Amino acid sequence: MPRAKLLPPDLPSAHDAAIAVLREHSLTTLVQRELERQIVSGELEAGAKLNEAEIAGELRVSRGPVREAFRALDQSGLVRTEKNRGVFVRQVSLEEAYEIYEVRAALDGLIGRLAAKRIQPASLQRLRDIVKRMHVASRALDPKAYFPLNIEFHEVLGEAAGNHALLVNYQRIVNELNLYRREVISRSAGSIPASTKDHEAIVNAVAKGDEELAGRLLFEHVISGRERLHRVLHETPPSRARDGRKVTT
Amino acid sequence: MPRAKLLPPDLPSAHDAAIAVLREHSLTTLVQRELERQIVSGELEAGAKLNEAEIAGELRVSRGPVREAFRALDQSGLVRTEKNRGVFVRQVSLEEAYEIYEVRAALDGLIGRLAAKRIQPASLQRLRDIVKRMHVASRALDPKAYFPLNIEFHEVLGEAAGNHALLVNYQRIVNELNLYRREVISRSAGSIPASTKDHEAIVNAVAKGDEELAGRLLFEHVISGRERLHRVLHETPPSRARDGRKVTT
DNA sequence: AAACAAATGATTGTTGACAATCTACTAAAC
DNA sequence: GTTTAGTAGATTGTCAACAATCATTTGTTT
Repeated sequence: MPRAKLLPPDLPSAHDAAIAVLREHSLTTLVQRELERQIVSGELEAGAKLNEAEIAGELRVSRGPVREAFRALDQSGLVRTEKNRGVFVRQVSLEEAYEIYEVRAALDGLIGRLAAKRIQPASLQRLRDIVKRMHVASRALDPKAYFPLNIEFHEVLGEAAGNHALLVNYQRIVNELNLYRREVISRSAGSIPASTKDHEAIVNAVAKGDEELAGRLLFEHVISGRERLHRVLHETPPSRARDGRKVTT
Repeated sequence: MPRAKLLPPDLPSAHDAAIAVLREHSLTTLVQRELERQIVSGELEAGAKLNEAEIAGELRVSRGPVREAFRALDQSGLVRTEKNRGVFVRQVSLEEAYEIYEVRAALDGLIGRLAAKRIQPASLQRLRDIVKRMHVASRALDPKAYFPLNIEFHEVLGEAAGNHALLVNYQRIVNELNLYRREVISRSAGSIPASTKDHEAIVNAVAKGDEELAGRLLFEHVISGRERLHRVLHETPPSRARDGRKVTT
């Protein structure tokens, strides 16, 4: 049956959809999400300069919303801003990554305790499935397959903790860490089996409802991840120097 | 001796200073700081609407920098944005405060462990001084004097942990919590003595370098603070309903 | 040829104007 | 008297132009 044809002529549905999206989201938010996606996915690599006019052109918006999105991304740690020079995808130094790992360990410890207390059967099943797929990727020593599973595992666990404020802070931290880990992930194949064992033990502790154990295992899991990172980097030091974080604006 | 009088005529030094500030900081940053100050200090109370044009007028800037500052404040959790309706000083509900307290407990636990490991004599002395002043305010049951000391105590401890990433996340969390605590702080006089004892025990654990103990004491200190808050609120429930956090932009 | 200086081009910072949306008020209908 | 439609005003969302700053290149001097 034909669509009702009222006062305005029938426009392409793609256009209708775009209008609908704009009713709920500002251009700033859409730009912010898109840039966030590009940064997290690695499309924009660490240190890359973000040109306002260029991005505005590509996304077909003016510079206003782009600048607003920049401020939000800066605050969330994904870019850094240098006055009169521009914004750049943040580069996380080894020292910073080391610090951030500690914060993540604390948050993950809390996630473990809360998840052990509150997790639902459905989430537990998802975790078991993920671990099963991890074993496959582990036997193949395939980092490309393992990495997304790792992300998903901690994502599910974070949601199972049932604390929205915790989840928001956790994801911000993980995003920052991923800025760093991307470049060493390919060299970390050797640590996959150990990591898989960790995940299995964590799921068991959570399933038992052992808050203390789950919290401790997750804390140590993150810390040993940090140590692995540290070791890998000192076997083959990073190719280029990384700048500091000082921002003048 | 007279100042050098070169090409431009001698302008008021206040103006010169303003120029100097602008060389290093963008208007957006200055607006952001000023609004942050007003929100944290309580000059702008929770739920208050922030009118773009009004603020721009008061601070003598155009709406652009104000809007950019809004995006940063939104990301840091101090305001919430509703598309086409405006931005409001964030109201933290009881449920949210409860969640945030858990996150803070985890971060404070880490702060305790790290501070016990790394604290310098100077910082330790500052902590002892603060606790001494706390005892005075405690005997007088004077929340107005105690509150800033409490803030300062945890600030010094946070810095002593020697982890910049941790400190940044911690301060964001504490800022959010203060949005909530302000309205119950006046009713919490009764819990001051217990809180002071906590602080004293924490300083001793840090001084001994007992990481595990310091971490646990700080974790429990925050959790019992949460419980006190909870109890106070249920003796005399909050005066008005608080809205949710859902944001549509 | 190397180093400094000036000028040109590109990019960011800021502003004011216009368009879209919401809010509050008025008036008409039931 | 309450509700609903309509309208006027205020506020936010977006854009394009202007000003200030930075980067690069060109030209000059030693």
